[in-house]
Amino acid sequence: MKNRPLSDDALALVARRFAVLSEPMRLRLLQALAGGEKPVNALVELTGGTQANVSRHLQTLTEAHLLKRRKEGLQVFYAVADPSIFQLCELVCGSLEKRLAQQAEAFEPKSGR
Amino acid sequence: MKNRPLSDDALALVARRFAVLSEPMRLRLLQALAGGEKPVNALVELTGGTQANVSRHLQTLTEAHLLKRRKEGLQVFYAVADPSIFQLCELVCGSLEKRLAQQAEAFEPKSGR
DNA sequence: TAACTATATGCGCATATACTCATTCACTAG
DNA sequence: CTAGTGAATGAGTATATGCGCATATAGTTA
Repeated sequence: MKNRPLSDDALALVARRFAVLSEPMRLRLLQALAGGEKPVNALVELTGGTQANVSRHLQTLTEAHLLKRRKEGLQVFYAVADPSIFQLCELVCGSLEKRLAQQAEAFEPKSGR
Repeated sequence: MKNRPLSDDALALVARRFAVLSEPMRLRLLQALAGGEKPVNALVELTGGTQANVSRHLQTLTEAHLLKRRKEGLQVFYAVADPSIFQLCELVCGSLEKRLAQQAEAFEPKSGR
């Protein structure tokens, strides 16, 4: 009863989610937030990006509902709002590892013919 | 033993995979191929795209190792090479549905306070 | 009030990429 | 060989977006 062809609108939403996850810096930020809520300055340090750039990417992630924002005095704390992104990354990593392992096999005469 | 911070290279690969999935037309093609191998002309019809554009997107998907190509006479058949993409899409769809349902809730006075 | 700090944002540049049109390539049939 | 068909590709254009720089905003402290 599932997996019927998605509507154009739905397709656009899915595509947008993937687009948000398609920048290394944003993945780095998500990774940095895997351990829990952190303020912007900590994220700037952890990722090595500029403050302006980090701030923009955090905005993108927040607008996509992947992060949530909490202000506390001067600082702004960000945290992962949608844990499913970690499952996504794991799936992709698994798929990539599998492929790379297969490609590596082609160069190792181990049990090859 | 998993989920250590990914290297920059790994991060770039993951980001690239997401980028490949971030175009509605490519998602449409994957959806069209969910039922099995199809020739290019069928995909052009199913997606409503131009032949040139469909061909380019098929190339992108193939280079990303998500599709495989098989030539037979004049026609070229494409098929999904990495089924994990469907799990990815399901995860994203689930996450989006959940969010949209929550947002809809805010407008329905059903069991709200 | 002014000074200081943490974030956010406006602007411009550079690059990436999706799209169309025309052409070319690969293959088959006559 | 030539003609015809399905698919790929080169060129050009338009749009999107990542980045850095400078500045603006919000909040704190004096």
